[in-house]
Amino acid sequence: MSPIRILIIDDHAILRMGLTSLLNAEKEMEVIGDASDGAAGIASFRQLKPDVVIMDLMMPGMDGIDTTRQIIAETPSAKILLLTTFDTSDGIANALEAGALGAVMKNCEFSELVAAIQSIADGKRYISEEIAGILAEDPPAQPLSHRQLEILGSIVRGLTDMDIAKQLNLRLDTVKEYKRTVFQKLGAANRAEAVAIAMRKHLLKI
Amino acid sequence: MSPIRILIIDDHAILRMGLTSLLNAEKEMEVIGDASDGAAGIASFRQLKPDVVIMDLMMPGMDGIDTTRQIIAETPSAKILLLTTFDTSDGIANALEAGALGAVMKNCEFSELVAAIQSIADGKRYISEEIAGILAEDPPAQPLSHRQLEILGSIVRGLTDMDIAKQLNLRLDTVKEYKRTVFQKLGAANRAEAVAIAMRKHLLKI
DNA sequence: GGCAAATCCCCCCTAAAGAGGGGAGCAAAC
DNA sequence: GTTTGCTCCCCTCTTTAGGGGGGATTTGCC
Repeated sequence: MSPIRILIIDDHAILRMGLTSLLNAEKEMEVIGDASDGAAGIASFRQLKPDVVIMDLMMPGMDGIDTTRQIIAETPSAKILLLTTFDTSDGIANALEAGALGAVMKNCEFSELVAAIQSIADGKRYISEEIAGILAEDPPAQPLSHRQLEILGSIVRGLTDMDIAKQLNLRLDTVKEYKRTVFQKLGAANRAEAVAIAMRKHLLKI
Repeated sequence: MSPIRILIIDDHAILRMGLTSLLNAEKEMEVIGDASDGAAGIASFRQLKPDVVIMDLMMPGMDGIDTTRQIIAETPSAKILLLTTFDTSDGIANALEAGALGAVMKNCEFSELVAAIQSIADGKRYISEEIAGILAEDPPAQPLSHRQLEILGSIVRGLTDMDIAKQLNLRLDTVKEYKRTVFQKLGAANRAEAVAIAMRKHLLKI
């Protein structure tokens, strides 16, 4: 039986090399390539056609969600396994919606990662218990529109409503209206809590 | 020449195993042990007396700063190398003050990690360029007192000044007074920005 | 001893925030 | 073809926030 051919997309060189070393020691697996960002990962995928992609969520440039979306758009049968440190559901839920087949935490045991890769390679979903717990306990926030994210970003930077209105060429009341919607969607009582939620869930690309 | 004996303290099993595999392939290095948290790391250090400790900063339970402090208190000659994802100076600066000999980012090249380990083993400091840049560009925030951190934590949780006063059994004006000091120390214009800074710099253990 | 810093309290003030109501156009979805 | 969501605007209202001043004690440090 030929080994599972694996592509690793992660911005940490040490993790890529370490994983390559560990996985190549498993005789039914073979790391055939790695990339340090989403764009390079997509190029590698096109060229190598791996059986399984191990994908980090948070990367500079194109993140794991957009990279997953792009790869699935080109190759709907692609088998993508998320490997993430996120402890909130938003990023994970979005990547699974984008078409990832499975997800495990970066702090899992190596044996679980191997099991996840094998499961994914067989075309079966694999969601680790820890991630299932996160998805269950921490329901993802309602999606924010572009304008709402813009308002939220301005709040995080410490701007007042008036500052935001001037910066975005809006009436003060309009800003207040957006703010109300944002607070309601995030379940925040005020801007301080909204900032905490936005940063904890990594809702803003900074 | 006997190899450099290394202890790895990091909560990610995959990184520990991967690093072990990579470093053991270097003939002048040998990973003699690893631990998944600070307490276990200190126990391993006492038993193994490694030449170099590779230490993660952010770990559940005892973090890298406290673990460094403890090891240095027992063994001032201990050689500790920080391996961190932090992009703000506070954690790194505190750990270096606590006695760590060097620091590199987790997204560095493996060759740089090897060079850092060799440098540290020789008793020479090693601060990567990226970390030197962070320390230079992003001066660490003025330290906050226990009470000030308590107030900041309440603000992050979305409490109003009145809520905080009731919760901590203080007068409203007292809370406002603390808040002013906290804002001034953080360089925040208002509570929203204070929350953003606190979370970006990981000032609160949550 | 002085000096800084942390802890706590009181007064004043204005600006900002937050919550409530209302409306309108316009697109995509169903 | 109605509904839903996004965009944008207007009004009123109370509460909160933020900045300024003043004071008090204690602790520890030089």
